[in-house]
Amino acid sequence: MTDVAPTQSPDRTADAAIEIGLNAAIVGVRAYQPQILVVRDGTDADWDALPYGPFSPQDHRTFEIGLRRWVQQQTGLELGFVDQLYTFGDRGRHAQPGDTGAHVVSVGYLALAPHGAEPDLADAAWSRWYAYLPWEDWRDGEPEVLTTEIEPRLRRWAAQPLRPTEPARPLKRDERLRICFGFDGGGWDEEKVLERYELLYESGLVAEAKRDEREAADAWTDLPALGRPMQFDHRRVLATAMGRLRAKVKYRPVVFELVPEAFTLFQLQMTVEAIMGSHLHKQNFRRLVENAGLVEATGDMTAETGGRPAKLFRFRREVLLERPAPGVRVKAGRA
Amino acid sequence: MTDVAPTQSPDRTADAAIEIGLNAAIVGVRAYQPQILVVRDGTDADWDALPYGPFSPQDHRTFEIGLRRWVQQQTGLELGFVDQLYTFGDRGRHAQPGDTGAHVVSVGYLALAPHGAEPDLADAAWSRWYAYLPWEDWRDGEPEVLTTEIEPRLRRWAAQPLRPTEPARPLKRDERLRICFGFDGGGWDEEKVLERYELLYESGLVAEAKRDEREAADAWTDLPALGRPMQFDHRRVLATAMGRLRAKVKYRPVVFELVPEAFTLFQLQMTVEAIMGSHLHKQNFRRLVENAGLVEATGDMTAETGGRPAKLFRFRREVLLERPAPGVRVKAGRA
DNA sequence: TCAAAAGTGTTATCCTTACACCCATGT
DNA sequence: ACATGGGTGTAAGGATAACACTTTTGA
Repeated sequence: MTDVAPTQSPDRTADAAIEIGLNAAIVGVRAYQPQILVVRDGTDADWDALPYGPFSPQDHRTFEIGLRRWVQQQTGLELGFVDQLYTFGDRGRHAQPGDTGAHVVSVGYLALAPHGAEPDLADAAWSRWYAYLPWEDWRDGEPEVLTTEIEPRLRRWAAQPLRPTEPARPLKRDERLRICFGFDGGGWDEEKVLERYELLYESGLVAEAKRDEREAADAWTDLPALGRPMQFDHRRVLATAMGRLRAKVKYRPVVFELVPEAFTLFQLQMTVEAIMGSHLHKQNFRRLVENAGLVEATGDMTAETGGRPAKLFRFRREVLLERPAPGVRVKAGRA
Repeated sequence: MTDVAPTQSPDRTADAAIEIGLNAAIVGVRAYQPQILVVRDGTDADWDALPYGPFSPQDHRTFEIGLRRWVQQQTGLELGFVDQLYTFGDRGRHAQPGDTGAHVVSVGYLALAPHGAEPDLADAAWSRWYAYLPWEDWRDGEPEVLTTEIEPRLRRWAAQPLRPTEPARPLKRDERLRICFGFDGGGWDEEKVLERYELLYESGLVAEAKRDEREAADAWTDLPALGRPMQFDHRRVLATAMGRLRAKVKYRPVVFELVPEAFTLFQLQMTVEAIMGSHLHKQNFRRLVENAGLVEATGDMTAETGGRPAKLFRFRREVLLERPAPGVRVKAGRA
């Protein structure tokens, strides 16, 4: 075991250049549409990219401090909640035609921009996150792209024989479709965003699969417009971020960073719906957040929402001391 | 924004050596005691270390493949469930007296060793994980170390004024104690393993804090034996792994990797209790796993458990297709 | 006979889900 | 008048937690 002894220098890392970068999926909500901060620099077929920053250990003590710093410096945004998502180290994830083979490890982060915050930057801008993953927005019913494009193509893919190079999996293709996309009465789980994206990638239905010259891509289907693609594996990072945020909303009071200081319950509900991508039962939502102790009335009212004037509420901080995992425990899917 | 444009080479990473390593918290259960695979190489005051392997991009396509490979080669263990935990990049985390300042980023993993698997290796061995985090085992009631050592010292720490260099936090020290350790009727949340370890580190009560020469350490208290320390930040990785596994058990059928192919419900329960560190209500546990559809009777019986012979069960794979998040949804804390 | 573990049955309570219905405002 | 959102009440059903009690084995 001398080879894995921790005091040994891991010298095998020296024979290839390794770079470490930070990728941030910065999320805000404007007009009840979740937005993601993207960079458009005109290269790479105009595909958008997530903000990318180098990690420089001598400047910043931790990843998170470094991330907050460069986001602040480059965009003026003061981030709220920040959460490490995943570290992506796949060989060739930054591979480009004619590349030298330098290997980049990137640490993906989810970050929330406080309500109302605007980036002051020319080539970075908010962009609707459902533009990249349109099958995730069920607020106007089942997304059309799912029934017209995704379902028939995925069913064809499931009917195809496995490629010989394909690794053995515990589940068959059609079982995976049932679990991830809810085909055949499987039910839609709004948290499985990453699993869905990866299945679309694996089946070659997503533009990035063709770009990466995967065996499956384009061999058996022409590519429809399944969401706007992104550079590198940034759409995978975005999918990870969306899944994580949807899960987190249920047991941490993170929504309140995406909402003004004072809000009506309906505004709060629409913000949650924007994130979850589905509608919630109004009365149950109100009871839920109220007797979970998440909010308290400010005493003020507002008439700006149309209809009867509404009470304004604020986040009730004391809930952090009262419950181990305070959050909006919604079961998505109601109307 | 040119500085953060993704197509630019992140050249600021070049001016310090960066190494990437993989750290694995490999968990098995023997005789209803969770075990962790540790390396003892005699250096560094005989502190144990987690198995550590270099990441070599040209040998392995992904982190996980690389991890499985070197664990297999070095220990003969064929890992089951593998989950990325967190990427630790703190400056100085590998700092040693007289160090050159090389910076190591380590990607921490949780891995499960299938039931019965034994490492065939001289200087790596199973070691009880509660030896490192003894306050996490409530199976014999509240751990003594909590009442005799931890609680009084943490209360003294909470009463001390904040150090001037300390960053502002949303919660006061005594509020954090209530949340993490359940003081003053806060209740014990078995998933907050990492939060508890980090609080002990921050308050200087853990040997690693003194080693790292934190300001707080030893300035106001002498160190008791608060669990066995580990090299580098490996105990933090272990705490992360324990918290993650405790959470995961509830919504993924991971326990079944730690249990023989056929098992009695009581054996399953004791395995879950070993992980959660607390006792469960027997009848409710049985009903829970049975009508969650997690198990099915094999038809056989065993008399080896003492007492009345018990039915043997096996994991019911079909549950993966039936429920979005199948797991042992226990609420810990019952007797 | 007793201890230990396997099982069965029941009850009270809470939470979720789903309906039904009324209130206040702007157009 | 009516559309829109605000707000209250309640009833059915299911899941959970906590008890009590019987059965079958080995020592």
